[in-house]
Amino acid sequence: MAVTIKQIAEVAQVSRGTVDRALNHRPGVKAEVAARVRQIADELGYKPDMAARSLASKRYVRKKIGILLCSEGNPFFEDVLQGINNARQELNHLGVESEVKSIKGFDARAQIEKIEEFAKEGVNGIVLTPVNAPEVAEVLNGVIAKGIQVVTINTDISGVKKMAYVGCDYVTGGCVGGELLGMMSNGLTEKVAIVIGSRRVLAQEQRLRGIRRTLKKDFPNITVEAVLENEDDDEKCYDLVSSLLKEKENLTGICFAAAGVEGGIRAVREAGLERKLQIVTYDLTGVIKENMKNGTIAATVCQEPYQQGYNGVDILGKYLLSGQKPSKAVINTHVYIATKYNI
Amino acid sequence: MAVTIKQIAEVAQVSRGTVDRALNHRPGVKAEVAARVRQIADELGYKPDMAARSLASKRYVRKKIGILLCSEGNPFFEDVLQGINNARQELNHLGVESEVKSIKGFDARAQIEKIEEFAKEGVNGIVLTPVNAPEVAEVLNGVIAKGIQVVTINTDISGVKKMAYVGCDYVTGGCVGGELLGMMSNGLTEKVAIVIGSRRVLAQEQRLRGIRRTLKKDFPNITVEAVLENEDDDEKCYDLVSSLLKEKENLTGICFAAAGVEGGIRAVREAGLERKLQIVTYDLTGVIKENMKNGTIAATVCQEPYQQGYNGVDILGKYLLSGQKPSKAVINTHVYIATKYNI
DNA sequence: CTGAAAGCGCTTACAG
DNA sequence: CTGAAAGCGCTTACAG
Repeated sequence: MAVTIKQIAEVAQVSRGTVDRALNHRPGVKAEVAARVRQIADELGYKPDMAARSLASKRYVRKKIGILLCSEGNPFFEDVLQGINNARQELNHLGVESEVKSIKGFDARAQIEKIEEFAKEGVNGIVLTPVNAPEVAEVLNGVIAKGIQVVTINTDISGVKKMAYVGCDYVTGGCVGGELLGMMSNGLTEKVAIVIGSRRVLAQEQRLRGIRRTLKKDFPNITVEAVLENEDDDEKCYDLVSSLLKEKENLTGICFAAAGVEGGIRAVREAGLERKLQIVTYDLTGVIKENMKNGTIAATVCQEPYQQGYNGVDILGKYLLSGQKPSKAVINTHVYIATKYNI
Repeated sequence: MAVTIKQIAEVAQVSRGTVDRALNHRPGVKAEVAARVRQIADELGYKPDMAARSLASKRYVRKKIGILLCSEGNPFFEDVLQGINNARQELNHLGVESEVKSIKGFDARAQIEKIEEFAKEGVNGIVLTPVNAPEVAEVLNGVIAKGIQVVTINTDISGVKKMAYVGCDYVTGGCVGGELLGMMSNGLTEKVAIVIGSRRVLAQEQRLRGIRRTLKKDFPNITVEAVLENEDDDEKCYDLVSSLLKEKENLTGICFAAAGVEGGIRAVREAGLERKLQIVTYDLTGVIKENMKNGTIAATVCQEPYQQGYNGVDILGKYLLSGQKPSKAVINTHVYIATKYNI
């Protein structure tokens, strides 16, 4: 059997209440006593029983987590939300409540508003996909100063003293996309275009950098003919790709590194090039699955959206329950390649 | 707050003990009472509190799980074991003990011996990588008849009334490997060889089938020049590949679909072909990582070994704790592609 | 600063 | 067949 607080109390000749206070660094214990108790706990190899802890805590405070996503109308977030909801359910059993709010697009003002709503509701922590803007950073640092913990998921923000970021390394994601283009070239001379949402978004910029770096370093036979910015919009993407295909007749591949894939694929299909162009995308939405199955998209680079949602919420919940922060502040989700056979 | 046993007891006008007995199908409750209690629990949306349950159970029986792997000297199982150990630790906290035994290779006799040891030790369930042999199936069905639950991981066995199998679909894994070869061909005429361990191993046979099916269906430009069986042995693999490369000078790629990769790569390197052949492997061992980094291996097909270990043990533990079987008897782990940038 | 005690939700030996 | 009660390991309001 595992070591319990009761055994520590016996060895240390104090009450179980005092052991609890000492071990959890709660106020009201003489420093020497606290030190002795902790020493004994250490020697005995004490590990708190989370089940008992959460059960006991149920009588008193209920912790609450606010979750804020830029997910409205973005199918990528379906899997993220699934992970979030599973973590929420488990935490709810352990006595941690939660609420999800969402906004459309990466709108700093709308995001700040929601953050302040959460603060007013008295949440103990916030999990969010931050808009990478200084105003947002300022507001987040404000709530952190009030003792509200912050965890970022999927995309990060600079200048914020957050507890953790859970998401992929976008440069790595870019490298993998570049490598896919390279692998598919089989050493032949190729001409490709890269479609991103916007260079203003850090993750997009990093992804683009990764793609270019890998092509340059490992696949000099491939040249990047164009980099288009579609603002994550299907119609804009359709227009851009349509023009591109007229302009560059000898194009051999396109890498869609952002949303708007549906529009882009439509343009490719109208040009009758769906079997001739090598197409690589990012993530695994319904449109992408469909077009992998019919052979239009060769492969897609994924980033474990479910894990981003699940782990982000879980980390914050566990911290609220146990005071234990994750061992690393950056938790990278895996980047991996999917094809029609393994979606 | 969630619904508790106490609330159900109040509504049903019985004691909490009776509610517990009814809900968990324990003996000693009049059938009508039990039915009414369950009905009420259902209506109220009752979900048992696992934390409280495990805490309470601690006073009484301790459950025990036996874990049996064919992992001796096989680096693939390192990640599986990591998952197993994490699940073990969590379950230990919830009052479920466990023990790991391992054997070398897929030796039916050795495996049967260990299974019987576990049975004698009085385990409540066994998680194992079964040797797919009728003798083993018979022994497993014997322990299952005694009330010991069985979960298979990584590889399955036919004719056994097991609770679940956690592992990849090997045909799918084969398809993905075939698709990789295809993608890399860029439509050119290619000649490849496939190296497997043995056709006698079901998983190997399935993987081979997947590779061939995909090549035939989607990439008629690729012909399979040879299928070699290396018995998962590095030296045998070295010899086979060495001869192969002398014989077939126009080979363009090799797919290593089993262990023995180190020997095979050595042969490729001695022939000076490490930059010319497209090489695809399975799983992510140290040797494979190394050779992806240096560009010898283009990509590898992975199957989530950590999850296989973690989920296999977790499912059995949760069943022992709650009586709840997994919703599906076959839990497929994802098949995905890794390259040097995302290992 | 410290201890004694209640109680979180559940399970089971015991008594009837 | 059923109920009353103890206790799993922990936390905290209360009393001193």
